[in-house]
Amino acid sequence: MDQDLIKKIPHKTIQRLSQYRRALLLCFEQGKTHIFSHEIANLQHITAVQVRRDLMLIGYSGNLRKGYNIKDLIELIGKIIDSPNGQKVAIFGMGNFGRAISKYFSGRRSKLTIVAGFDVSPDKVGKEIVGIPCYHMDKAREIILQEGIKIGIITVPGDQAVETAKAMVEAGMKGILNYSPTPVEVPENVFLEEYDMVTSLEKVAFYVKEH
Amino acid sequence: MDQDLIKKIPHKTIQRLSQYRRALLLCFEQGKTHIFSHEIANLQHITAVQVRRDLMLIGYSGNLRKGYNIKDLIELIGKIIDSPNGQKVAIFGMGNFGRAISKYFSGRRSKLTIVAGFDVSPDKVGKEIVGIPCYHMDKAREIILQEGIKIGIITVPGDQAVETAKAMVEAGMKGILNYSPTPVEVPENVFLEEYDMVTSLEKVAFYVKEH
DNA sequence: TTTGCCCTGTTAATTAAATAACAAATTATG
DNA sequence: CATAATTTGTTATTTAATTAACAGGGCAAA
Repeated sequence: MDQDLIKKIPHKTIQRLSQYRRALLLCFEQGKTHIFSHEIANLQHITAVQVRRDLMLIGYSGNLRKGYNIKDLIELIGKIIDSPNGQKVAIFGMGNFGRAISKYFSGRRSKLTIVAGFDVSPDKVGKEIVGIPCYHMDKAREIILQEGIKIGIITVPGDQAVETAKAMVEAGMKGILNYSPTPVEVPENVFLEEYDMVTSLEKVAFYVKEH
Repeated sequence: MDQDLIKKIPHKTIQRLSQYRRALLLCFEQGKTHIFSHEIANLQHITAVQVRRDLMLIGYSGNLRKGYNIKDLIELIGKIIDSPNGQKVAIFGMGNFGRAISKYFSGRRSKLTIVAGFDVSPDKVGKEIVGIPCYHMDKAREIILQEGIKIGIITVPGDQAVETAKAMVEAGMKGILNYSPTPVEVPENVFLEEYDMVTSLEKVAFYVKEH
């Protein structure tokens, strides 16, 4: 598929494609071969129109009577969002949060592999946590360069987030997912996604209050 | 402040108000009394215009020369997003993820208090985890009604999310934050927010791949 | 006093995203 | 064969959110 077209796919569509794929994988495992847009929609909180629009953007055509070929669609989504040889990921902060993420990914066949964890606590450094080797934060630069890790997840406490992000950028990382409550700065060429659980919970609380 | 006006505040603004407040609390602790919109903006990934627009929506007026009064602004944001008597929150699934959230909230003076955790694992039920009593999932309905809990966070594995959400709704919960990878269904009068770490990571990976 | 600067507050314009609308295609059915 | 029922693919419309533009106020310095 044309690279220029891929770049024009909206952020939200990219994220939905990832969701579609997971739902499709489940269907595929159940032996289903084809699926309609409204079936995909029903598996998520999405409308059938939205699904068809997203699939139009990636240039996939379904069968008018049978719907979409699940196997083909999974493959196409993979071609768009995955890297051919996979990508390595590192986690910064192996507390409960870091371990939760590691655990979630371990054993999952995926193009994304968590290959290293970093922490400062002596009872974690040097050990394997959920099958992932845990190194001291001081070793981060070395390991990142050595392994060619380009993606990192920040799960350190808020007061360490800024320095952690700085170190990550300096070691050449190109994508950062920041789960700490503190916003971090990155250069323009580094993709940053921040998610703060507290503000999200406060939002929920607000709308509960308002009925 | 007028209730009708509050309801018209965009979702994104609500979330930003929560962010502003946290940043403002830090400034306040440092002894600062006033702050300019561009200063607030610099603490987050937000523009000064956005800040002023958000504050306009909540009807707060700053001083032309000194900027915004930090104390007053913190109070006003509190009036909008907090409930006067606070709100209780329960966590469903006390694995690493559930514990991470509990730990994060414990000790934080806030109008949101996590008062109960639910799990099925015998080595968690009956114990206190980070100061939060952990009950068996079967007790959920009872505890929720007894304590009047209206907000719940789902951190159970994906295959249990749907039934968990169902139980939460049946027990009268009005707000659900679903961190499991499986979308759940709720009635219209229940506010639902879903966040999936895997799709977010895949999005980051996608944009890293595309430089 | 007057000029210039740097704020706020608000309206206008732009962009991004979701929704609606509908033509075209295909199969089943009478 | 014609009609009805579905479903896809695409364009048009609407809505939501962000960004730009700018009027107006107040202080400082000349």
